Order: sequence, then C-alpha cells, then structure tokens
Amino acid sequence: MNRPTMEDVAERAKVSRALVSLVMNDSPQVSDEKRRSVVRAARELGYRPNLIARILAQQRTHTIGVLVDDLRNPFFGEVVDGIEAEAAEHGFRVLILNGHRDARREMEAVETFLQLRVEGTALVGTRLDDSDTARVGMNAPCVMVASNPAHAGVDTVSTDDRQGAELAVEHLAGLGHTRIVHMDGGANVSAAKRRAGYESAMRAAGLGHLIDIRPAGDGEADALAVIDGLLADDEPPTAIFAFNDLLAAGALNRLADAGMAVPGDVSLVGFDNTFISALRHLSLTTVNQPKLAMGRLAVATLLQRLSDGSSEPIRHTLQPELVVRSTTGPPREGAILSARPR
Amino acid sequence: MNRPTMEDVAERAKVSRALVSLVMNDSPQVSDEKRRSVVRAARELGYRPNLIARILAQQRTHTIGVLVDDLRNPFFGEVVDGIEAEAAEHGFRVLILNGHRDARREMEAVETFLQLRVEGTALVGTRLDDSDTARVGMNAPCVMVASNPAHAGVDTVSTDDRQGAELAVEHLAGLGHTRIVHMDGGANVSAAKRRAGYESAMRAAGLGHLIDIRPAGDGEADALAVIDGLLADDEPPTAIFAFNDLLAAGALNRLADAGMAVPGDVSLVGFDNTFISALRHLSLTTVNQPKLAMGRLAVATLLQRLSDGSSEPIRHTLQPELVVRSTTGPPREGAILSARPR
DNA sequence: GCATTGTATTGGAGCGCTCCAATGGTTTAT
DNA sequence: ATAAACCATTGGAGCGCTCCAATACAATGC
Repeated sequence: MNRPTMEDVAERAKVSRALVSLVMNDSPQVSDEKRRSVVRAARELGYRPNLIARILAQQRTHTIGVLVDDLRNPFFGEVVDGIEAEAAEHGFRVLILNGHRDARREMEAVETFLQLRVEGTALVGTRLDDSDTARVGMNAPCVMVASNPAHAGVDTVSTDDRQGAELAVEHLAGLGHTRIVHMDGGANVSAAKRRAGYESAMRAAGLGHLIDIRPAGDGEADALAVIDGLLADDEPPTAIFAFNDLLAAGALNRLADAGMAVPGDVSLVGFDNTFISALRHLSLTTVNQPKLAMGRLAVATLLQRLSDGSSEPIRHTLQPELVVRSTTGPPREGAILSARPR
Repeated sequence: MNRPTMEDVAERAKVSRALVSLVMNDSPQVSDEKRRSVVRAARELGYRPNLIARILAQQRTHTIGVLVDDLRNPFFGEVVDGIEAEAAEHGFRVLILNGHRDARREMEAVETFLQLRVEGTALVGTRLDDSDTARVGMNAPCVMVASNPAHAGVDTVSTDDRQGAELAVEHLAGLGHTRIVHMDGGANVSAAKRRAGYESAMRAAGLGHLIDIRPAGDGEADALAVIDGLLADDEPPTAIFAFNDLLAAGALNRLADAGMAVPGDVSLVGFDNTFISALRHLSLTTVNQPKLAMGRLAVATLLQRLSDGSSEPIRHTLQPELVVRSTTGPPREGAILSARPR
C-alpha cells in the first residue's frame, strides 16, 4: 500500500534524494550514468512522483480551475475544449468543476479552487454576481467567459450578446415579422444583454410597442410552459427569439406538439450555434458564438494577468454571427391580423 | 501576494498553530472563547486553508478522478451528474479530466490522477485496453463505467450492451425488417458488445446470412461516409442500428440529404437515450442506459473497494430498455426486393 | 490536602518534495 | 605547481498543514 517515495528511489539507486529530484525534472546537469540508474530504480519500484508534495514545495500548482455552469449543455463542452487546448500549450493543467446551474454550488466550487491554490479561474457561463466574482478575483486571477461583460473589476471574454440578439431580431424583422417575442434566459448571466439587444433592435425596427419578453430559462424544459402561454394568446407571435439553442429546441418540440409549422406558422431563432442546431432535422437558425476561440482567449487572458501586474480589467468581445438555417422564413400571409392558426 | 498561513492566524489570535488546526476542523474540544477569536482572526486576515498542505499532511485526498471520453457527448454529462451526486454525499471531491477520444491523452490523464493521489478513478467510456487499466487498477481502485465488462481484473458498471443491441434488432426484425445493418462504434469500448448483440439477434431471427457491419465510429461525423456507402449499394438496407445517438443523428442528417424518408424508406435506431434522441424533430428510437444510476453505482463501487480488501472484481450490469419513438416502422411494401428508391 | 480524572492547549515531528548553498572532484589558465 | 573555474552531487531547510504525545490547568473524589 505504501507508495514508494523519492527517498526509496534514492536509496535503491545509491544516490541522494536531491539527485533523484533533478532526474525527475529533466535537469541537464546530471551524468548519464546516474540518470540511468535513477530511472531504472524508479521503474523497478513503480515510483510515481507525488504531485501534491511537489506543488507544496515549489509553491506553484500550474493549474487553472474551470467552473462550468452545466455540463449537459454542449455549448460548454466546446468552450472547455478551447480552454484545454490553450492551457496544455502553456504547460497548465485544467481542473473542471460543475456548477449545476446553482449559484451556491458554484461558490463552493470556487472555494475549492482557491483552497487548491489554482493559479487562475475561468468561470464559464456561471451565474455569480459582482460581489462573488470580486471575492474570487481578489484571491486569484479570474476570467469570466460567456457572461455579462458589465461585471466590475473582472476580466471577461464574451461574445457581443447584445449585437447577437440584434442580428437575430433584424433578421426576423427583415423577413417581415412584427410580433417577435423573446424567450428570456432568466438567471443566466447572458440573459440581460440578449434581452437588451432584443429591445434595442425592436425599437430600431419601429417595433418598440410590440416588445414582448417572456421569462423562460436556459434549459430545454423551460420552453414548454412559455410556448403554451404564447399559443393561448389572442394574437400569437409569428416569430420567437430564444435565449439559446437548448431553449429553442424545447420550443420546437412544443410547437410541433401543438401542430404549428416552423417556419410556416412561426419562425424561431436560437443562440450559441451548438451542434444541436446543426442537426438537419432541427436545422435551427441561430447566432454563432466562437466557442473554441473564447476558450483559448480565456486562458490567454489568465496567463497575461498572471505575468503582468494588475491594471485595467481586460475585456475581449468577440463577434457573433447569424447562421441562417431552416427555422426562419417570412410570416404567413395575413398572419399579422389573423387569430391563432391551429 | 503572500497568502496568510495557519501560523499567521495563530499569531494574531494569540494561540498555537495546533489550536487553529483544531478550529478549522471543527473539533469539539475547543473552548468557545478561543474558537471565536481564531475564527475572527482568520476572517480578518482572509485566511483560507491550503488544501494541498492539508492533503499532504493527512495523506488523504478525499478525491476521486473521473476520466471522460468526450465532454461534448451529452451521455457523459449525465453519468457525471450521477457520479458527483453520490460522491458529494460521501464527502468526496470529484476531479474531471477529458480524454478527447484519444487513448494517449487518456493515459496522460490517468497518470495525472495517480500523481495527484486520487483515492479512486472512474473511467467513463474510455478506450483504454486491458493492460492500461490493469496498470491503473494496481495503483488505486478503478471502476470502468459504460465499457466492455470483459475487462480483466477491474470493477465495472455497465449497461448490458449486448442485450441492448438485441432489443434494437429484435424490434426491427419484429417490424418485418430483414436487411438490418449495424453501424459499428469503432474504437469505442462498448462497440464490441453491441456488435455481438447485433449478430446474435440477427441469427436468432434467422437473419444470420444478412449480417452486415459497417465500421463507423461514435461521433456524428462518422456517419456520413457510411450512409453514402449504404445508399450506393445495390440493395440498401431497410433498417440501420447505429452505435449511439450521435451517430444516429449524423445518419439522420445524411439520409435527409439523400432524400430518404425515415422511417418510410429506412428505419433507424440509436443507443444511449440522450436528450438528443428525445428532441421531437429527431424523435429517435433508441436504447436507454440508466445514466444517472450508472454514475452513482460507479462511486458506490469505488467506495466499497476502498473499504473492504481486494477480492473478486465487482461487475454491475444494468438493464437497457428500448425506447420506441418515430424513426422506426415497418419496411416499405416490396422494399425487400426493390432496388434503391431515391 | 493529595491523588485522580478530565479537558483545553501546545510543541514538535513528519508528510514528499524542491531548491539553495555547500561540497568534493576534475579541468583549465597562469 | 597553484589558483581559478567549472561540473556533478549532496545535505538540509522549508512549503503549510495534521496528529500524537506531552503539558497545564481545573474539577472531582476521598
């Protein structure tokens, strides 16, 4: 049971513990002869360096913590891919913790990161507020990814959510839609920005009086009740802009249940451009976020912050892009005046 | 920059370092007075215990490592949810590492786990072979989740893949299909079992001579070429049993491209019952794996192994369940003799 | 009053490693 | 030949914590 230590290896190779350490760290100033005998002794004993002890001794963890809001949303998987790629290139380990879409559990995860002395944290799509993130940021560099860039002193990497929402609404308005409803992301950090973009684009299109925001959420299931509500309206919308792809997928389900044709009866736009939206059978018009680039940029920001002293918060804002697929089209003739179809 | 240590707290509270340690560990035998002053000193200094040092001192990490094959596949997200829930209930931390569907990177991740001295590892859907897992298992309890239970000395938690495949094929054969093709999972650990189930069910249905296995993979993209190949056949199959939902989704895409109706021209069955298959617009007939239960059981197995001495490998085999949705139906009249439709 | 039990507190060793300063041995310059 | 310079190697202190044995002190019993 007792794993061999450096001491054991040193003894077996008849050298000092320090020499073993040098070999383990590929120091160039070790004679070939000794190196070989140390390597052999280590192999024979099945020695494996104890990272915990090493970290404690050198006072560096070479680790960044990644807190993810929801592992089931494929959006995060792709951002994390970018984070891991960039981190690996710079010799950093990545620790992933799951926030389960719950602010309390997210704070616990952050606390774990800090106690483990990660050198930086990336909060991906988390729902922490300013005071939380300020506390985190005081203790280790912290970058927020895919979240509201209005955050106080924290570095952020995000897509221009507002502009993304505007692209979506402009697209719908351009097709001739007027009754465009927004299914809101609720507690999700990006919700406010996308809502604002929706509102501004509606006004810009002269549709300010038709602004209609329905609280929903960011999971598939959150769409159901909202769609039911919309269909019960006297004048149901001809277009829906959903907070994200998952929510849009839920909406699509429910609309199909109700016998509504998409985009015949109602057009639908999502957000994120996850692989779900690309599935041919959904073929969801959506707004792309450059997920991989966001992940990489997050790590790059962290590393920059690690090297230079503190200064102004760094904010990277990436450009969203409208991806038109098959869930959007012109409104049905006369839909503007008609009662609900069905 | 220099974070306060226990020593600093002790000094400020005018007590010994050992007393601070007792307070931090909620020892009952500390006077209220001292406890309060320690707590206050800690708060004033912004003290945060150093988990690394604590782990080194107590020689226990209370951590289990979870290696996931592919963070983008929603299947894993759900298994991990189960793992985290069960681990949390027993005071264990969970460390997630991503294998990126690559055996080499998976071994690196495992090495990291071992160097960090995790108390157990759960390998979820990884593609390591027997010699790899044996090496892992020698150093820390190791449980394989969602993988081939033929593995040598390792504990396993898996769905009965073979039976799951049989359910799928029986369903298709029961509908009247004969030319049922299997899109194989390639290097994925579960591939062999599902293939075997396919073969045995085909034989049982008297269709042994029609067994047709096409190497594909476990990602959406792996389906494309295979479908193209099938459609180019003289007699394309009337039904396809895909290795998993992702692959089936890819197949669905390509079939739609080619103008094939599902299930009119060809029926399709997936595996895993991820939320993707439930999307109304795919509405994929699939085989359910009890993902949450698998995650919990994995941790339970690990904990059991941690407490009792070594004995026979533990194998938990859970029951799959056929979930019939809309991608399966009887073969088109005469399809058995017809050339390809299109 | 003194031994006895009990409770609160402390000093110190040790976890497995790194890293620095010091060592001894060899080579080169003078 | 001797000093200087260089190289591989080593001893030891220290990272921040836990935990045990030892202590100090108060309370209890007789």
